[in-house]
Amino acid sequence: MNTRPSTTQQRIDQMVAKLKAHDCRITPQRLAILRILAAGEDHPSVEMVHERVKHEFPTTSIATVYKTVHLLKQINEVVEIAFPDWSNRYDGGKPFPHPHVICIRCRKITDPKLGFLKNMTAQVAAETGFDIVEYRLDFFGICADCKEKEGPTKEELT
Amino acid sequence: MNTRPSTTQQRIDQMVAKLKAHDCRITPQRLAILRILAAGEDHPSVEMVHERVKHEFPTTSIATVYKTVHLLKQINEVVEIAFPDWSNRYDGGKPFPHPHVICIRCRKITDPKLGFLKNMTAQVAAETGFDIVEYRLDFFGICADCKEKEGPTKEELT
DNA sequence: TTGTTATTGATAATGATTCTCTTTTAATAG
DNA sequence: CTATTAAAAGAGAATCATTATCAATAACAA
Repeated sequence: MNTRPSTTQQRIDQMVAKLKAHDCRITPQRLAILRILAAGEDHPSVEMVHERVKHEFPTTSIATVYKTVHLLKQINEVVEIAFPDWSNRYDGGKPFPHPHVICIRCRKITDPKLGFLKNMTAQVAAETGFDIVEYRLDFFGICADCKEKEGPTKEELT
Repeated sequence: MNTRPSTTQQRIDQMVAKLKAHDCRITPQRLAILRILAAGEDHPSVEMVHERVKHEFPTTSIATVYKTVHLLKQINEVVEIAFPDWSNRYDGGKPFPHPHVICIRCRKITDPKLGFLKNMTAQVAAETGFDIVEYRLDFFGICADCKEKEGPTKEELT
C-alpha cells in the first residue's frame, strides 16, 4: 500500500518527517516512543511501550504514550492490531496493512511472508463493489515454541 | 473449518443441539437470541440483538444477551467481529472463520465469496510453523451505496 | 410435581482508552 | 540568547463496552 521495508533509523526519520509535516513537535518522550515503535519486531502494547519509555524518562505518563500512538495511527505511521480481550498491539515497522500470525498462548505476533495474497484487495473490490481502503488479516494459532513446550494441542478454542 | 451454509431454521436447530450437548438450558430469551443470530445476514451488535429481543420479551436484560453471545462464542456457534472503536458484531449464520467486507461509513457488514482464499490457513501453517486454529480477514472500505450517496472518496482514512 | 441448578435481571465492577485541565516546553522570531 | 505562544506532558477523572455478582426465577430430569 506504500513504502518498502527499511531500517529502523529510516523508519524513525520517516515518522519524524511525517509528524513535522503535520506541525507536530518532536519531544524527547515522543522520540523515545517512535524509536520503540519503529523497531517493529515485537508489536508492543501501549503498556509495553510505556514500560520501556520509562527507562529513559521515568516521569512519562501512559497518557502520553496513548496520545502519541493515537496520533501516529491518524497519520498512518503505525498499524494497530486490536483485540477484544487483550490490549491493542502496534506495529510501526511496516505502516501499511499486512498479515499477522498471533500465538494465542504466548501472544507473540510475527509478520509472515505470504506471496499468495498479491492483489487480494483488488479482487475483493471487483467482487463486492467496495472501494477497499484497508484490510486486516490475522491468523491465530500456537507457535512452534509453545507447541514444543506443552505438547499436542488442537481445539485450543473449543 | 466445518459445516456448509444452511437455512436459518437448520442453524437454529444446530445451535440448540450444541447448547443441549453442553448441558445448557433453552430459555425463551435464549431461543429468541438464537433466532436473531442464526439469520446472520446483518451481523448485529449485542445492543442491536437486545433491541430486537425486547420486542418479544420486554424485560430482557442486556446482560442476558451478553451472556448468551459469550456462550455461543465459547462453543463456536457464533463468529465475533471485534472492533477497537465500535461495538463488536456477531455472525451466527456461518459459525466458522470467513472474510467480511465492512463499510466504514454505514458500518454494513457483508460476506463476500472469495474463492481464491482456499487453503490459505494451510499455506500459512506451512510457512510459519504455527498450528493455525482460526483466522480473521476483514476488508474495510466504502460500499457501493455510500459511494453513490456522497460522491468520490479515496483516502477516507488519511 | 418437586428438587436441583442453570439462568435471569439489575446493578456494580472492570479495564483499556480517552478526556480534561494545569503546567511545562519545543519551536520560532526578534 | 530570550521571549512568545501554542502544542505537549502529566495526573487523574470520565467513558463505555463488557464482565462479574447475587438474589430471585424457571428449565428440566426424576
